[in-house]
Amino acid sequence: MNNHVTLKQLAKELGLSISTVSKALKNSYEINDKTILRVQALAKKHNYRPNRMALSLKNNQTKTIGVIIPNILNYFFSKVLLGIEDEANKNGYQIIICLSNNKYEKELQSLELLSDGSVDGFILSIARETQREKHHNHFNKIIKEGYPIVMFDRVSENVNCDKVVIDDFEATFNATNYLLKQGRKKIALISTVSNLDIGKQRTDGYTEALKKYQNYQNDAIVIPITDKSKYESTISDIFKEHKNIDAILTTNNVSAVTALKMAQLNGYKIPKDISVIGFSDDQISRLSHPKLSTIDQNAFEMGKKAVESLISRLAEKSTTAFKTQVVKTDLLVRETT
Amino acid sequence: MNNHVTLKQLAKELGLSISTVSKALKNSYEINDKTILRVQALAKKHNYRPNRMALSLKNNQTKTIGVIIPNILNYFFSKVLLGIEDEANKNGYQIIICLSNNKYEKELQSLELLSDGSVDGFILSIARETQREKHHNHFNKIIKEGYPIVMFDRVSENVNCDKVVIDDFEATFNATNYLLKQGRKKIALISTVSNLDIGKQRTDGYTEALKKYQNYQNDAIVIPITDKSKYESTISDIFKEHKNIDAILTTNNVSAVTALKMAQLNGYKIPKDISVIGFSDDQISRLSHPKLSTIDQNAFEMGKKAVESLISRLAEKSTTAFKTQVVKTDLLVRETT
DNA sequence: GTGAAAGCGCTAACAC
DNA sequence: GTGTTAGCGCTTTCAC
Repeated sequence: MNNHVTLKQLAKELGLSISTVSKALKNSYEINDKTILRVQALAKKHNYRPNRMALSLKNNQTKTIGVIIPNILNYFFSKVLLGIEDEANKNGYQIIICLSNNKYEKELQSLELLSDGSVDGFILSIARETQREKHHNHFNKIIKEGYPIVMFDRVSENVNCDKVVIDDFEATFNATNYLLKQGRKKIALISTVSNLDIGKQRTDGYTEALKKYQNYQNDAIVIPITDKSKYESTISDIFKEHKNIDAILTTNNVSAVTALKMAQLNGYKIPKDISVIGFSDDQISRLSHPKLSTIDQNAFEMGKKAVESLISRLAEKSTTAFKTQVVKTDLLVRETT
Repeated sequence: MNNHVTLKQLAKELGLSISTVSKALKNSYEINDKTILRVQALAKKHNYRPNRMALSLKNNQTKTIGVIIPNILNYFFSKVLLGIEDEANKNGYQIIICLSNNKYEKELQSLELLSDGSVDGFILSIARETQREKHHNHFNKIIKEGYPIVMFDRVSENVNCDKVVIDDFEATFNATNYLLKQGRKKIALISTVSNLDIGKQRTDGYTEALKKYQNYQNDAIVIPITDKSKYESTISDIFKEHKNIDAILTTNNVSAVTALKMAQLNGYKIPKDISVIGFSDDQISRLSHPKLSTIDQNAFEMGKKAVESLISRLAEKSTTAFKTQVVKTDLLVRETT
C-alpha cells in the first residue's frame, strides 16, 4: 500500500483544480507562470510522480516488455537479458520476466499471464519442450490478440514475427573450417541441442564444411547428448569408439570442458593431439585449463537488437514486413586450438 | 496496441449493462443463472480477461514485485532469481527486473523508476558500490514512501526491513573447521568480497575457527582480491610468499578454480598436498578438475524465502517487527578436500 | 488563466 | 435480477 501524492492531493493543498495542476506540471502555456512555479515546487517537495498504472490505462500502453527466458542459469540467456534490460531502460521501458524453465506449459502460462494488459509486447526464446513438440499456436494466438513478439536465438518458422538469431550454420561451418585448415583429420561434433532447430543448423554447418573440404577422409561423427547426467560417460565412450579423433566441436561449454577433461584423462595433449572448440563465451570457457576456444554468440547485442526491433514494431501503425536479423558470431581462439 | 475485449464490449454484444456482466463473471448470487451462462460463454469465446492495469488502479495494488539484482551473470543471483520467480508465480505475483550492475546510480534509478506505482514492494541485494560507499538513504526513502523492501544476501544494517541472509560467519567457520579436522596446518583465505559486509563476516568466521582450534600454529592469512584481471597473478604470488600452505578457502569459485590451477602448475597434488574450498554451488565448481568442494548457499531457497517475507509483509496491516531469516549453508565435499 | 467533465477498464455500493 | 453511479489517477477537450 504505497502512499503516493496524487494530483488530487496537490490540487487540494494548493487550492487549485486537478486539471490546472496537471497542466502546470507540463509547463502548459495556458497556465500562469507563478502558478506553474508554485505547483512544481510543491510537486517536487512531495516527490510527485504520475502513477504508472493510471498512465497505462489512459494511454493504453504499459511501456513494459514481457521477457520469457528458457533457462536463467544459462550464461548465454543471462547475457541476452543484460542486453535487453540495458536497451529497454534506455528507451524508458521496464521488463517483466517470466522463466519457462524449458517447459511448454510454463511458457504458455507466462504468455497468458502477461497478455492481460501487463505488457506491450514480448521478447522470448522458445522453450526446449515447445520446440521438440512443435507447438506454435500459442504464439500466433498472442500475436492475433495484438501483442507483437520478437523471438531470439530459438525461433520458429511457423510464427510470423520479428526475429533475432545468430547464423548457427555459419558458426559451426567456420569453426569446422578453422579446424580443417589447422590440419585436423578426424573431427567430431557433440550436439547437446539435437532436439532444437538450432541443433540441426549447427550440425549442417559442421557436415557441410567437411563435405566442401578437399581430401577430408572421414565421415561426419555427430554425437547427440540429451541427458545431463550422461555427459561424462557418453563423452568417455567417444574416445573408445572412435580412434584417432583429433578435434572436437561442441554446442555448449559444459560438454566441451567435459571433453577436455576426458581427453586429458586419456593421455591426449591439448591442443597438440586434439583440438576442442566450445560454444558461448561464458565463464567456464575462460576458466578451463587450458582455456577453451569457443564461439561467441554476441549475446548482449542480440538482446539489444531484440528490444530495438520490438520498440520500432510498437511505434509503427501499419504493419511492415517482419524481419529476421542475424547477429554475427566470432570464433574466439584461446588455448585449445 | 492490444485489442482486448472489455466488459463494455461484452455488455454491448449481450445487451446488458457493464456491471451485470462484471457480476455474472464472478458468479454473483444476484444474477440469473441463464444470464451467467450467456455471459460466461461469450467471455470465454472472446477470451476475456480483466485488464490488469485497471485492476491495479482500482485496488491500489499491482501484484507485482520489483527485483533489483546486482549482477545477473553471477550464478548465485540467477539462482536466487529462479527461486523468486517460482514463488512469486505461485502466489499470483509478477516480477519486474532491474539490474544494478553493482552501480549505486543504477540501483537508485531502478528504485525510483519502479516506485511510481509499478510494484507493490521490492526484493533486492545491494550493489557493490552502494555498500562500499555506504549509501542507504535511498532505501529508507522508498520504505517511507510505503514500499516494503526485502533484502537478501547483501543487506544493510542501516535499513530497517525484512532480510534473508546466509550465515556467512558460520559458513567459513564450518569450512575452516573441516579443514582443520582434516589436519591442515596452514590455511589461507582468498577474499574477493572484502569491500562488502559479507566479506567481513566470512573473514571473521575463518579467523575465529583458527583461533578456537587447539594447537594451530600459523597466523591467519587473508588475501584480498578486488581486480578481476589480477586473479592469476595475485594467486600465483601466494605460493611464492607463503610456503607450506596446505589449504585454501575462497569466497567465490572463480578464485577457487584459479587457485586450483595455480597449485597444479606449482606441482601440488590435490587434495593430497593442498585442499581447496570454493563458495557457491555453481557450474564452475562441478566442472573443475578435480571437482571443487564448495559452500552451497541454497540460493533458490533464499529467493523463495524473500518472496514469502515480502508477501506476508504486504498482507498485513499493522507493522510487525522486521525479521532477518537465516538460510543454512552446506559444505559440499567433492574432490578438492 | 482556470476549472469542469469525460473517459481509459474495472468494481461495488446503492438504486429500482 | 439488473442497472446506475462513483471512483481509482490521469489527460485532454471544452467552457467560462
